[in-house]
Amino acid sequence: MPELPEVETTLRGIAPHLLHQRIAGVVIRNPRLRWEIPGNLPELLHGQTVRDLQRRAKYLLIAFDRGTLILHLGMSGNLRIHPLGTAAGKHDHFDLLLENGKLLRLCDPRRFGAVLWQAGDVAQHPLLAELGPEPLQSGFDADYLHAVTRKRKAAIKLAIMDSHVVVGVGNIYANEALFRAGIRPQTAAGRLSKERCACLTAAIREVLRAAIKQGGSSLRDYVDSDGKRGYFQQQYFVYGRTGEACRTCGTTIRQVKQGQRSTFYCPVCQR
DNA sequence: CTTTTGACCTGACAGC
DNA sequence: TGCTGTCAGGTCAAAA
Repeated sequence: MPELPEVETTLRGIAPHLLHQRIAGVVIRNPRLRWEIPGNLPELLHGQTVRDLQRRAKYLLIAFDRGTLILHLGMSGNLRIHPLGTAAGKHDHFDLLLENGKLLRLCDPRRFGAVLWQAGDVAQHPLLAELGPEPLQSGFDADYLHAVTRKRKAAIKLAIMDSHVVVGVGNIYANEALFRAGIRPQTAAGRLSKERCACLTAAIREVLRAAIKQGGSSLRDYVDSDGKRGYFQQQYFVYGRTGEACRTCGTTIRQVKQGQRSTFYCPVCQR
């Protein structure tokens, strides 16, 4: 589920239900996510009011007066709004109960997600403090990417998926952005010219923006009912298209492994 | 410092 | 039907 566009869509979907609401209760059914959910969350949050919601990388940040709840969806998580009292399913591990008669529910079958608490400045949390720039903000440009990759011999695809380089670029959009930029994923990061860095940063922005736009159209579905519809309607150029014809030149799309993840590319369009 | 590998989990699916 | 192996949208932490 959760590439950056889906996290952003989730944020936009849940925010109106949560903002300015007071917490009526917290339910922890299974605390064993990637890190254990803090057992004192119910005491910490009870009666507190949601002041702000933001996204940083793929983390959702729900700010209260005394600290911030940090949520991550991992590989398989989703957040939905339900009426209070809605029966929980097998993988519904965590609920935030609200005074407006709704609840926010985290469902995460693989339990790679996270629910954490940071008192004070959330940017100081160890998971957030060392992160690279947001791909959709001004700090991520050709000069930056060129400078930060100079000493890297690793493949450019691995570099753009490294959260110290830039956050929020997951496997789908790393593949799609490299196709759009016409860059072979195996290219050593340090050998990319500044012009190609400009191409790639632009491609990453465009691919993410387009996906957010599409996700936005299915936003109501995603949060209120069965979500995802619309997300999978996206047409990918290379992701998951092994053996199929390149939409641009007709060449067969290839699949290789990089860092234990699947990479898809067109050997003609991407050099 | 960079790079690689293992680890955390469940579910879906292919093949025998 | 049931077993085994592979794969999946993430990313940290430790080892090399």
